[in-house]
Amino acid sequence: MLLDEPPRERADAARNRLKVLAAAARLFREKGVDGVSMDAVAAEAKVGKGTLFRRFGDKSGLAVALLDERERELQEAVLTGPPPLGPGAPAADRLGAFVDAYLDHLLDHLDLVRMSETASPGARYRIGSYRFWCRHVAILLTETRPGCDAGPLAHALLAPLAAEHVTALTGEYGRARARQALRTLALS
Amino acid sequence: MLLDEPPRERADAARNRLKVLAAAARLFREKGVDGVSMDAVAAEAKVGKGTLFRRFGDKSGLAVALLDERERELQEAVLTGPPPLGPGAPAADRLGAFVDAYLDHLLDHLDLVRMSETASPGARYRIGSYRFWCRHVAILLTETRPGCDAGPLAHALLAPLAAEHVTALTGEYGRARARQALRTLALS
DNA sequence: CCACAAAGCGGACTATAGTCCTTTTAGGCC
DNA sequence: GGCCTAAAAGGACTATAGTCCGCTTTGTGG
Repeated sequence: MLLDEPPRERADAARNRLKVLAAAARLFREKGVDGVSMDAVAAEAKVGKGTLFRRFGDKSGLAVALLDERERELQEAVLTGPPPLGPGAPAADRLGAFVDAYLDHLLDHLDLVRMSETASPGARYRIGSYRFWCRHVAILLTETRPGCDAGPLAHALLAPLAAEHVTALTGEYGRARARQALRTLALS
Repeated sequence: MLLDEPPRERADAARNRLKVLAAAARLFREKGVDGVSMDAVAAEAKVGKGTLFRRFGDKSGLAVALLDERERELQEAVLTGPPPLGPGAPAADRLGAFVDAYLDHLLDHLDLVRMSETASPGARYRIGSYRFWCRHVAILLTETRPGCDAGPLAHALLAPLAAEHVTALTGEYGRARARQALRTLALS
């Protein structure tokens, strides 16, 4: 049997996708993620609202699309990059490195990630990359805590890395203490 | 110097507060928390929208008011109730008992708590009871993990107890495994 | 009992996410 | 090139949270 090819993206669709991503990036940079409405993005991209929502589903989908490239880099570093983040180091070291690297990424794009996680209820747990991190952490946990129930424990360990929680935590204690607490929790 | 008394609540205000709470409780029971709009609550209570928002601030404030009594009970059990939840037991036992008791409470009112935590961004971290749990957990942590930075660590331990996270966790793994994972994290 | 200031009330108004349906357009086929 | 179908576009429409401000009620002091 043949794999049926995914139907090619139509030319107008591709054009508009790029227009929207460029417009969104520009507006978010200028006015901050929270100060930009979907209407504003559509207007800036010179595209109808329907088009915007058809393509990205909702606000969180737009954020995910904007974060996509950066997130891929991090995923590749984890899968095939140098230790301790990539394979080759002891699991505990990899876990610590993951927390550090994820926090770096998160703190660089805090508002955007928060939008991707909170735009709709439960959004965080449906994002593809969350699933990826979950599996990664679960695999490491089977080594650092043999016999534990790695699936739910991985979820629980990722919970304090949610954008909204990290925002609150760093706001109250600063980045250094927040980072240390998150590492401690993962490694204890 | 005298403590200046807080000005007494006016009769009409008290009447309306009770009408709103009763109406909200009724509607939430009948249609589910997510199926009820603030307009509907105002209409059911026969009160203007302005009154509703003036009194409760926002949707999360209404949820907090409805949860208030139940939450007080739990707080009292922690402060003055019998061990292991209350004082007298070793800190580790109290921490485990707290996780169990909080989960019982949470699972009984999952939708309402989720509304109280997610109606506005950062709502969870502003609720009075969250502050209370945070302090409680921090105090226990200074005993179970001497020398740790208890403040941020307590926050991080509470993160996986957020209603939205527990909803996702129990949905994927069921209550027993979710509970076990949360206990494990707190006690390790 | 009355006047009056302050607290409270209510609903029209705004802002914004997300839906629906009609019209337009791309691009394969003759 | 002209036709035809399915995808895509667009923008009016809905639902809902939250704001604002002129009107009403309370309760207090004369």
